[in-house]
Amino acid sequence: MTTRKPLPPPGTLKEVADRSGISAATLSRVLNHPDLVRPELRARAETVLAEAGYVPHGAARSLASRKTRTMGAIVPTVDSALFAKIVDGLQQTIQARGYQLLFASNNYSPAREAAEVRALLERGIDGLMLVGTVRGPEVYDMLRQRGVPFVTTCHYDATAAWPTVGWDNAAESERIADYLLDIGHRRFGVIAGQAKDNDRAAERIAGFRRALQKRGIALPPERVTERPYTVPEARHAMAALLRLPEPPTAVMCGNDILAYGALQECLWRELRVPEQISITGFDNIEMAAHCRPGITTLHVPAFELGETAARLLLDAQTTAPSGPPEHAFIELELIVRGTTAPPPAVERARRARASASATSTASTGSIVLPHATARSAASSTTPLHVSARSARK
Amino acid sequence: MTTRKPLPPPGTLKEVADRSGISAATLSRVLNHPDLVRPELRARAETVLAEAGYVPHGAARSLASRKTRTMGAIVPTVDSALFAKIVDGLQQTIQARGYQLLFASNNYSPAREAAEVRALLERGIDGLMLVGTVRGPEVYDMLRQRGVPFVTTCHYDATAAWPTVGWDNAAESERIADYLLDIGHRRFGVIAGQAKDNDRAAERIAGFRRALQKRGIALPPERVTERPYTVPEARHAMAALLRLPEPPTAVMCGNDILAYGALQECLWRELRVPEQISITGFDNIEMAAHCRPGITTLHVPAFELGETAARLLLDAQTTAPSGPPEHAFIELELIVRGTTAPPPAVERARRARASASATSTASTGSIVLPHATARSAASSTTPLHVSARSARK
DNA sequence: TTGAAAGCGCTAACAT
DNA sequence: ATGTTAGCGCTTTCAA
Repeated sequence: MTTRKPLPPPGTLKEVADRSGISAATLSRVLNHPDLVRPELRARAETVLAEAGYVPHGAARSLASRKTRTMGAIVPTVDSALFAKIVDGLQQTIQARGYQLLFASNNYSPAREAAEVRALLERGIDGLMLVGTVRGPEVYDMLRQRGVPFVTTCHYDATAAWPTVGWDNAAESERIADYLLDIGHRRFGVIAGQAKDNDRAAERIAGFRRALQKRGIALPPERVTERPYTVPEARHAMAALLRLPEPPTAVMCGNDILAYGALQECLWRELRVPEQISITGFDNIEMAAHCRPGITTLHVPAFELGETAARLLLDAQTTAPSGPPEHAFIELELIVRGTTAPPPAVERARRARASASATSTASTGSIVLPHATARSAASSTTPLHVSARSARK
Repeated sequence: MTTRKPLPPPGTLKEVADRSGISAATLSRVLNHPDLVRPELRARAETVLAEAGYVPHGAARSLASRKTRTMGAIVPTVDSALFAKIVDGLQQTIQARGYQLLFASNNYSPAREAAEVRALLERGIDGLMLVGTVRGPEVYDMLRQRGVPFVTTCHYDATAAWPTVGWDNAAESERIADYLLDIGHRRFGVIAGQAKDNDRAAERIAGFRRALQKRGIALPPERVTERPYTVPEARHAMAALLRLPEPPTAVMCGNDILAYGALQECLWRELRVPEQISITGFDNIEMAAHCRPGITTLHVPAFELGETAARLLLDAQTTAPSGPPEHAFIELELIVRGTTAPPPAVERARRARASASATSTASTGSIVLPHATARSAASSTTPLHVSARSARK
């Protein structure tokens, strides 16, 4: 009740200096380069500062030192399990090193992103994390002009003049196609993200198509749709695919949200997944492991990606830009769960063969995986003890 | 190739002034108070500034003007659909008004929060959004000393000396209890969030218990567990409840993630939900509508909460703190979906009565809702056309 | 209405 | 090792 409004205003370094008899310069040194001050004086200065409850003035500090101890991050949206985790990883890592995070999102608009870069640059940042590749050269010019280190994420480009941290979306998408082809699928559908202004979505479509072409399989336009990353949109898309005269036996979705929506639509229509139709996702958000059936997807280590981006940015603070940029290639893991299986025809044939031969071991779910990194189907479904492991983070 | 490194360094206002013959003071006025400058000169100044590609220096600006055009937000975690949406709403709203967002998370640690408040204050913010009530008075002191307006969210306290935007967690939890009691449940379990350092979790337990007490029903300790907000934790908790000699017929969960985990555990054990056991959530994150069965929960308008917090903070920039703080009370809506129904015994009795009487209309899911705001069960489950509506945002 | 000049609070050369 | 001093780039009195 008594300590209400009349708290003293925050004191300045100079005030503390005058009151204590220690110069502002020394006080400043104690704060910024403690090793330059004799231990005894340093100790006294620290006491004085603490007793005064001194809080530095960031703007003054930045103006004089040309550093802000602030990193920027711009993502399409934070309302996404993937980007939220990336931001989380970035934020925790820089915070541990005394940096704050200036954050912005733009809902996949390059124009808004450009404005945000400008705004953050103006506000002052020592480094910046961006997502993807869709932006004009003026953005990179602004960054270079101000000399602010930056990384682009969720893609990998060893030829880029700046650090990238991510993976090859087209190649990863090819892996999904190859896996589906290997287990016997020949008629595919695609529910992708909106490729305009989203290089990841575009690359994933392109990679999938390329893999099919290599095996001489067509992907006609009516089997490819682009949708916002929402469950209802995916349901509509899946409904449309199922309305085709010859519906696909496998549907590749641009991410796990779309896959989840596609799955729900199938279940709602009482299609059996994966017996009648297979579905794949991308990202391995938590829901992909916990829904029923679990979604076959590629695991993106999002938190670690954020950490890596932070590390590159932090390193750039001390190291002069010598030599080529450091790129971080992130391995994705194909996680096979319950939404994928051989198509009905192949499965029928297999069953026929099996009953004809003597060996009637009912190995219902065993699948040949094309890549060494793929986990087995058994280790990633929903029994309790396995789910628990995935929460170790 | 040519425009590589040698981009000119960013120019200062003074340089532009010297080059153009317009004084720095006037240029500054054009930027900050355009109406104080004669239109002709203003036009010329704007041209000059644009041609120079002038970008203001935020730190210098803040130092001179004592404003940062930056808001702070500190939440427990951004890896949560709820807080992500809140941050999104806040960020979009302040960005539209030319403000940037300094963002931090602390994983429910008040100590880390205090450090973050200090760090943000130091970096310079014009306003701050916090979550909940668990923090020491020194945090409020820092804020008041620096004169930085702030709001606390996700709770409502009309007696607080600063603005709050949220709801009464205990009262809302009572609503859930009343609803479950009204449809006939008498034996309850609770899977709550960890109440230590989380006032929302604590209040929800307290409210639930209070509602039961009012009807003379006990809630013994072995039926209440506190868990981190993860699916596997909730599954363990539900497994433990089901192991009790007399398992609950209804389980209130601290949020939708816990409810989802509890639900999955039941389904995994082939318990029928809601016929054999009822489950409720809190928040109404998207998954609650899209899983099967849909989760009965309270709808928290998270994006709007963020917008409201932003509005209060923005208002505080211009208005002097006159009179009592403005509080925003947020109405939550009880959304009844497929995870709740009368308990087995009550249902059996109802069936018996129904078959005894002549009227055999099989009204399987119709429930008397205790509150006017509750939606009907029919309007919030998973058929496609309804799901689409919920994505209108 | 415009310009000159005085800081905003701090850091980093420069002296000592 | 410590103190003195000159800015950092801008906004805002204050005069004209």
